[in-house]
Amino acid sequence: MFSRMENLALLFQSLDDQTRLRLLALLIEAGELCVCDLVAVLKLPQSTVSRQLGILKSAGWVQGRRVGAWNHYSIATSLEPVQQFLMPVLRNFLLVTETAREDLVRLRQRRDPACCSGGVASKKTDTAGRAPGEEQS
Amino acid sequence: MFSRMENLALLFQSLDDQTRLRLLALLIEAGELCVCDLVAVLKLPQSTVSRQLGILKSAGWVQGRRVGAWNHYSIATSLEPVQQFLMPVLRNFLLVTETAREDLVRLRQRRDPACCSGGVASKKTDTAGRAPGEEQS
DNA sequence: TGACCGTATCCGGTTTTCCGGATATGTTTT
DNA sequence: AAAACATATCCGGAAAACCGGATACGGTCA
Repeated sequence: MFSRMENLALLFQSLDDQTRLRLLALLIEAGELCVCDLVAVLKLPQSTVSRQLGILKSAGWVQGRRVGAWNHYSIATSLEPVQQFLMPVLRNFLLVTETAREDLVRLRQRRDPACCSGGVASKKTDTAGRAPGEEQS
Repeated sequence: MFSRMENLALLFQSLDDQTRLRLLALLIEAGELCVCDLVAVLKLPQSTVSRQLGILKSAGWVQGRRVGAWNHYSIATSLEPVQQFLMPVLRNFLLVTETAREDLVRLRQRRDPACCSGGVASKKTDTAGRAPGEEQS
């Protein structure tokens, strides 16, 4: 898939937008999030977030999981080799960014009164799903 | 320099163009080349090549060395940490590309009747300066 | 010094990207 | 079934990127 130079250029192009990088940072750190969460955290129009998620998806970075009306996005389980090489770079240099930090804070603040299922999994009840999880900085 | 997410986006943007990737591949493999060589190998207008080299330079990927009228470009000796992480990715996935291979072939064919100094160094005479040099892959 | 050469920059026009409101589709809830 | 919600896509218009000829600025050579 990424054996042609043209496709490599497209791969990098999928990372050249700040909104897309913010989305990737959130998904890398938080695991799985639905669109409504991302819209709230990024404070951007829903159409914008959805469109950028679509770009990330068609580039193979993320995958969507339909849960009723909601769509939960996460980092794709099977990344192409190039992307596997790239992922540590993103981890190391994206997550330390001030913007990413602020987004993460806003996500944690929002977790409980969440729109969809309040957290990672399918627990419907508001049993305070926010497990602090692993944010090893 | 690349501690802000905005700058990371710009860094990836500097890699989202096929011409720039071709230039990087050539410089990674060949070490140092002058603009006239690159123009001949890429078979693109001189203004295009020069402009893209300027973009790569301002992104910190390459550096120019003035030798008389010629300008010899090479991979920057001191890359930023992100770029050092990225360089192996470029090596592994860029150089195996068909386009890069073809460019390399065209470069080698051209080496002797070169426009500037026929090769890497500053030897002015046509003493067949083309020392294969170090392309440790 | 004057005629070339190598390179960078300028300029205009074309193509691509991006944005966000509006709309369409499907889901849940009442 | 109707209302409310979640999401994706559509649709102009604005902003940015790209291209390549033309030009400007040296440097070289006769």
